[in-house]
Amino acid sequence: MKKDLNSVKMAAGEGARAYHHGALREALIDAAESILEERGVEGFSLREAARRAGVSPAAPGHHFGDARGLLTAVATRAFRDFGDALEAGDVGTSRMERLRGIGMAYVGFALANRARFELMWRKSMLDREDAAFCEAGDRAFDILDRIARGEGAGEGPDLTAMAPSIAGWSIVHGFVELALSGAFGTGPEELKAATEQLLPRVLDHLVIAD
Amino acid sequence: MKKDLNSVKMAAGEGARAYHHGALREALIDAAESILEERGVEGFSLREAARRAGVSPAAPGHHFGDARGLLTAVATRAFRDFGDALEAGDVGTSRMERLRGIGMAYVGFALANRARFELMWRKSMLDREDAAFCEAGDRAFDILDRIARGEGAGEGPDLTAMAPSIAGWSIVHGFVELALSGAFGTGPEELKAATEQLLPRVLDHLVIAD
DNA sequence: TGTACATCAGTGAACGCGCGTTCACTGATGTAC
DNA sequence: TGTACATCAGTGAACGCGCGTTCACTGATGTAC
Repeated sequence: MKKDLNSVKMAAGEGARAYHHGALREALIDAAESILEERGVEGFSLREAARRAGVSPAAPGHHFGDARGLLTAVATRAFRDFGDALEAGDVGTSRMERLRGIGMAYVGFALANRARFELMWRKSMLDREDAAFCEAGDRAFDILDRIARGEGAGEGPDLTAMAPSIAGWSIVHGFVELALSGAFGTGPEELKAATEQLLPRVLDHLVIAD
Repeated sequence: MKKDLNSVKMAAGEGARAYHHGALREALIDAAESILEERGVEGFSLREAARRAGVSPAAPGHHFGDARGLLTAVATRAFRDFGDALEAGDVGTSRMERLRGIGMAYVGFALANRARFELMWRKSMLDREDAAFCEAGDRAFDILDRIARGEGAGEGPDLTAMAPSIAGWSIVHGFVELALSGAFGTGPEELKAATEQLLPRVLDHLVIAD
């Protein structure tokens, strides 16, 4: 398997323009992210991703099958980053404090990664059966769930045990969606104010037994 | 203005196939709704709407300018229906009871009108400056806001006064978005269970002073 | 170490598609005199 | 009451566009002997 080493080295070389790209898979994901950032979810196209990766329009098919495959890979990476952000926000001692920290991180990530965040939930554009995607998504929820559930609670879908996690998830997710669709204004400074001043007060109305 | 009366009568006549449609504006909105229902927001096209209304592809332009105009009209009607649904759910005496009723109505409307509900928040597809659209949207929020705010509170964007409304709005909106993106399962019976059993317990974690 | 060959990764031209929009037009309606 | 005419609402053919996908292909890589 020295293929990978060679290829990556080649791709890293200055403008090598090799016939074999070497790291096309990653390059296509990067390209797709840059498209999402610039044009939003609706503006994505497979051809444009190929164009940005400097490759023919048929090339992505070898790695991802179709557009859905590439977008699923993008969403998977986004969910991993999202999980990392949530974990980084998990500070504080009491359960409520930790949930608040995660909530702030949730909103922060979404506003800083708008298009990727939107994509994560656009199920019609993704392959929801994809194993890596499911794993990345489950992890993000588990971070919330572990804290919001009582320590003694089981793992199963017990409604009473699930309710606190879902409540916390719902309130931050709803806040984000409203913010992204412009309910609190569209300018960046308005979004900042909403996050820093309004959100903490909103979270005051969420109550989880300690 | 007997034009309208004549035209509507003609349109209502059995297969009159008049050169002038008579009620094309409404017919196009109906057509657009049926497309949304069948194909979702992504599946909409202006040509298809014209086709379903039995009219040439150029005809919608006379009434709506472009696709955005037609979709904005659809979203406006949807917001009006949504407001009606929220008002119908506003039963109960205490403030918390009323909020719960509205919350259930919020989720019920969204799940029963999935594509229209999604469209309502797709700001990139709508003309958010449109007066009728803004009015219909504001009304829906005001229903929530009137109840969640303290009686003595002013009208301005006082953060403390707004927080309860935004908290209630966020939690139901988030719940709906998660449900629609399949977080609680995709089958209709799973969604029903989530609404009827999970949602009330989720709302238990929302606290608004009485 | 050298050579033959299978496999992999990418090419680039071509396909058919549905889209939004433009265009000169025409048929029906409403109004002024 | 009748007639001329302006305006309105819709036609349908045509435009150019970017899209996803297919196709026969070719250049590079890795492996077996």
